[in-house]
Amino acid sequence: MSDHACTVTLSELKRNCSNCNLRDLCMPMGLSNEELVKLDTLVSQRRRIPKGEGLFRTGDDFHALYAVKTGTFKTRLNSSEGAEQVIGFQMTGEILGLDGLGSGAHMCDAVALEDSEVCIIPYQTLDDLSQQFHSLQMHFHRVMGREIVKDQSVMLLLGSMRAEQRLSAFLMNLSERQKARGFSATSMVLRMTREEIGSYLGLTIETVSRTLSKLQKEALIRIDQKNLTLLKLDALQTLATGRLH
Amino acid sequence: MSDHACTVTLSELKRNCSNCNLRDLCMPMGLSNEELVKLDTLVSQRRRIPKGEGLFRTGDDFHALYAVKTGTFKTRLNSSEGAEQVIGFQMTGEILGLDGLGSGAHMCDAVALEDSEVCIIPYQTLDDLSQQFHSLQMHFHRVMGREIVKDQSVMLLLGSMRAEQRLSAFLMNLSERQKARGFSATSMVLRMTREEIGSYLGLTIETVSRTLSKLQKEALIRIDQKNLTLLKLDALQTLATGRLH
DNA sequence: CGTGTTATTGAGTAGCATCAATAATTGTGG
DNA sequence: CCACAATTATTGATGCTACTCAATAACACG
Repeated sequence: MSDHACTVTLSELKRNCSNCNLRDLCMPMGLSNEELVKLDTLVSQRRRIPKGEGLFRTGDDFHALYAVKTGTFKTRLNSSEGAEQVIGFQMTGEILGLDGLGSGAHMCDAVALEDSEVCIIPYQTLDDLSQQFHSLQMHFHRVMGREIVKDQSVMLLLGSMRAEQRLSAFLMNLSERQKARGFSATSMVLRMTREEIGSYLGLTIETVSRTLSKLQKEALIRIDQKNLTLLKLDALQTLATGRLH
Repeated sequence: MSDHACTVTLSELKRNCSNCNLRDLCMPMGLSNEELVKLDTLVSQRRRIPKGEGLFRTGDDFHALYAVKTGTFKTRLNSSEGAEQVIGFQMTGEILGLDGLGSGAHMCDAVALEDSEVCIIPYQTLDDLSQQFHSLQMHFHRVMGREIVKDQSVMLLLGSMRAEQRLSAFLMNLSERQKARGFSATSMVLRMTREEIGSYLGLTIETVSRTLSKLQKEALIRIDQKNLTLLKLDALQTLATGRLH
């Protein structure tokens, strides 16, 4: 049974939300089985993005949302001065492209941090189906609501935390998201560079590196290149929730 | 014609979105007149909030959005440590409460900075009407999309700007919003304290005060208590869009 | 295997926080 | 309406955090 020998039927089944192993995390979360089957008409296409390439760029017309099927992305804002800032990391099951809803054009770049695949959710279709299925509309609203709350918690981090707290909060957040996906909460591979972490956390690459080294010296984590182990979750959590002042 | 002598009919008319002088800024923006009339059934109630009092608090059940009819609000996040951070200022025509969409409970406090009034938009009704009127659904999505983009631009500010840039960007943002409401773009009254500005911008009250004094010394603004005049919009804009590094 | 990218670590410094004192303003009750 | 208290704002002195610059090391990729 080579890849190509698989029947079209099986391949099509695998495309569908109702059979997707991410359905508890992704768009269809909370929908009934019956609704899921209807939803399958929504997500009909996928797209592969090689590492380093973009899914969409600032200014691109908005016509679809994307659910990360495999891989990891970063989103970044380009300032007028040419500088850029990472504003989010998206992993399996998370939604990309909500930034385009406001104006009809994407307001950030989305770049794959590893070879990745996304499910394409055409906005027109989502819109139509939301009209028909109230639960889908509700769910879509919840997704957007969570995005808003997530961004606001990053504002809290950037506005009132020290470097060590920012890093701890970041690592704990990664841990929780890994755990929610059935992976280890204590051991993971960082898909982003120190520079990208720094950009996201409002720190320089040197501060990120130094702070990680410090956390390692304090035996809270073990970091070897991209391989991260969280040794004391409770201590990290304490650091992460502590505030400035 | 005293206030009370006005007919009930006129008073009721005034309540409605179709006659609201904010309709170009607020929820119904972009809807046709016909749709507006239908929308009037959505916003049936108002609520007055005296200065310093809350519209909703963290943990409150979410069952409505609020459009600021008159006045100004701040929203703030309370951290686990009891510290709080301002995450937004809402003025006339802007929507409050989107943070509750994700979980069904509000995730921040909304507090009036002056005696204010809001139009209550029951979420259930909005939901139902969105099902019926596609343009309302589209518009609601745009409102949420703009909220996301707005939050992300604050992340950019907090992550990569110096104090002087943050203040400049903040003042320019206020100016633009004033202008969009038909008020002067160069002269305004700050409804928030220096401490609230500092909390929002991730700065201490002392730094806010010093930086405002500095901008005044450089003749870019004139600040006397809460009375602010922007003297050189272009220079402020240059400061605001410049980046760190 | 060499080259470009990414990461670590050190030394010095800028920017902002902290602490502190004072001034101005707002609100309150007599 | 005034006096007092509480809040808010300004300004100065000092210290710490994280940035900048720099040198080196480790790694990834062709």
